[in-house]
Amino acid sequence: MKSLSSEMQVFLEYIEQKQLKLTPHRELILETFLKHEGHRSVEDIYRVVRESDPRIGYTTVYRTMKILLACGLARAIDLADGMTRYEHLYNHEHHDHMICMQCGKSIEFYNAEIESIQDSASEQLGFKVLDHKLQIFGLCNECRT
Amino acid sequence: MKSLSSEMQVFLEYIEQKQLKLTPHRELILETFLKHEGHRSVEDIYRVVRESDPRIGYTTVYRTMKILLACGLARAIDLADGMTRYEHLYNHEHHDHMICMQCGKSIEFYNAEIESIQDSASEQLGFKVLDHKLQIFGLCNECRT
DNA sequence: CTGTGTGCAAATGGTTTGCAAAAAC
DNA sequence: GTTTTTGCAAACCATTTGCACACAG
Repeated sequence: MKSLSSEMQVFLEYIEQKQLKLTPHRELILETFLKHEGHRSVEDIYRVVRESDPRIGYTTVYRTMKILLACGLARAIDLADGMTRYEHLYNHEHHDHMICMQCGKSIEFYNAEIESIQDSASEQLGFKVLDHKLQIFGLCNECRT
Repeated sequence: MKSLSSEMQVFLEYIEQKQLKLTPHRELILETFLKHEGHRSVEDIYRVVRESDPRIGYTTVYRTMKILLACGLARAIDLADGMTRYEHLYNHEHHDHMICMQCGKSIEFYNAEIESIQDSASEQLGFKVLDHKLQIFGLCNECRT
């Protein structure tokens, strides 16, 4: 028997809690999203999903991505290119982004020290940290010359 | 004689370099922007500017804010409320934002340690840091119960 | 004059919504 | 049969752009 991925379990739980249904469309969008790493726009996802089922509409992708955000499977990121992009969140290490201002490439990185200092600095100000986004803008290895 | 603010000097320099002109409209928008602290949307600025000169159009505010961004007098921030907001950059301490997910309030903070670790961590990855944005999402003192 | 700046209205483009038909249960 | 989901088209809304006019050198 085939075992469900833990992401799918999270999804099913959320869907039940919210009294939503697991439809083939939602399932396909989730699978497609999980299958690809990186920073993907709604249009990216829409294009790939369409290869499996051309009857799926743009709107459904938008609506499903909202569900994935709400249940913690996706994270919205803004790479300053005019549209919201999504990346996996659940079961993935938290990380931040360095964005090259010349070529537009974005590099993921993680630094435990930064994370812990953020938490303690916020606590000192009475702020309870739930999430954060750090974007570092500059020039990547190839572009800095 | 009245001395120019250093911000105005930066503006004049940039304007000359780009062969633009110092028009009354641009000057008024800059003054208005400088006069108010905080995170202000184009509409905020437009409303205030209109009190001094109702003939100024929305478009001009947009176009002038672009100039202010380009010459380093303003910084664009995204407080996730659907529109771009601007705050002073020149002659102001760099800072980051904590955004309360309940009441929407944003708190500015600065932590030197975070700054320096960001730089060194990025350097290690061959990335030249030019700017960064850090947003911490959570609950502020009042909202955390 | 010549060229830049400006206001208005219209266009743009990512995202959301209204609604009737389709699918799920 | 009742309720949720979906696709399409239209609406939205912040921002940008086209264009004719205003204004400065």
